[in-house]
Amino acid sequence: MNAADTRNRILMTAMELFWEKGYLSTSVSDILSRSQVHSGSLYHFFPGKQDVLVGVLELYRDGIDEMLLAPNWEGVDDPIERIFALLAGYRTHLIVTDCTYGCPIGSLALEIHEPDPVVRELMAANFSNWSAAIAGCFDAAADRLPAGSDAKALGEFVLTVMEGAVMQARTYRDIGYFDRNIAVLRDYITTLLAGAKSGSFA
Amino acid sequence: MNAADTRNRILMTAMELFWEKGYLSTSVSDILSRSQVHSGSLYHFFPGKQDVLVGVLELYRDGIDEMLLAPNWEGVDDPIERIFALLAGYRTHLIVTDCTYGCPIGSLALEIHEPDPVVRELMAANFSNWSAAIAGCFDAAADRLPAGSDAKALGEFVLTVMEGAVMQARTYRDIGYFDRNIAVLRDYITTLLAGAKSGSFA
DNA sequence: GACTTGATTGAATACTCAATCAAGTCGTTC
DNA sequence: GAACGACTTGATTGAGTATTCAATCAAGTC
Repeated sequence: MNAADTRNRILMTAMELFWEKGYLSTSVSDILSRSQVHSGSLYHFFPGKQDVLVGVLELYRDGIDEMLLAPNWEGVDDPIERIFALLAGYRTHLIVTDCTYGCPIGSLALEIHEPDPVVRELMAANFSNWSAAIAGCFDAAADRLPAGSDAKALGEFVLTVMEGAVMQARTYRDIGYFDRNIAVLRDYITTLLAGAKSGSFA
Repeated sequence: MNAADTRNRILMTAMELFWEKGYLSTSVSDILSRSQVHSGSLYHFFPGKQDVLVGVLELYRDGIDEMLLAPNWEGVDDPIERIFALLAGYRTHLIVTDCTYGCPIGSLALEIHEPDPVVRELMAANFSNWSAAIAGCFDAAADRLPAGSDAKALGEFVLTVMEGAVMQARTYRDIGYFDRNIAVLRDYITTLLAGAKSGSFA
């Protein structure tokens, strides 16, 4: 096994573990035993545990298109439906994990109370990429939205609703909380599309 | 100092620390040194660290009216404005903490990945109390909302928006993310009040 | 004034943690 | 084939962790 493989295996394993158990509850030994890598190797590639986290956050940041958007948007052309297709992807994650799933970035954002600036900015960059992708959908549907609609703010709002809906479904272990939240969001977006005299919140 | 005082001081201190540093990052020693209580005393009242958390969650659950709602709703009678008054309270917390504030329940919900059932149900109960309070506002304004509006779902949605908005403001260290999210929420609620043919998402 | 109860003390325990280090292996280059 | 540097091994370190426990204390109660 070459060096790049080792580094990559560490990162993929850490990505899994941080998602399953969170960053704080994942020990370096956890990463070592699951990845079958020895501690010296890990510390050869990464100065410390936090640098592994940085690597994972960079993977998320650089992989949003291929890992997240492309799979969920395949065969979905309408920009508004793309928004709900992405949300449906999160719903699927919740279902297959018995409502144990949590958004990895959101979990980290609330788990780490005093983040290193590098870590915090990477979490923010991940949020920005996500909401920018949604804002792109709203931009693509700008002609169907009220004039002056703020696509950026709407993208951030959809991110907010996803995070909150996932948080509640996970806490209650009940997908109903996710579904109701998304239904309310759809109601709102429907009123926007219906051309209600709205969208002037910017 | 009597026993009730000691127990209470432990809980108040733990509440502070869990909010500042999170549950996992708060050590029992942290609680002991700040509360000036000795370890034996703590373990006399609480079987273990998790039971301190349970006590704190019970304090939140039982104190929502006096600690959260009453202060924010003083002098605010309109039920819809009460919703935004409560959200404004969270905005104030963000401002005075330089956007470091996090909702204590939301943070715990995402921080603890495999919660004990007792803990998870207490977090859920806290969410339920919060969104039920908001649902009560929507109920009180039912005559101004579209017929068939689902007050419970709307209450959960407002909780979602609060949690997501706080999460983003905290991650970006920028109150603008909170304000934009709340502005979108207000836009939505405004369209509901304007009697748009909506609210039929239930 | 003997006895009980509950609260308190703080040292000791058993354990986990991130991180280190010296000794090795391997491939590449001259 | 020698020399070099990148990588690997895994035992070890030492600080920090939650928790336990025997002993002490204060305040009742009969």
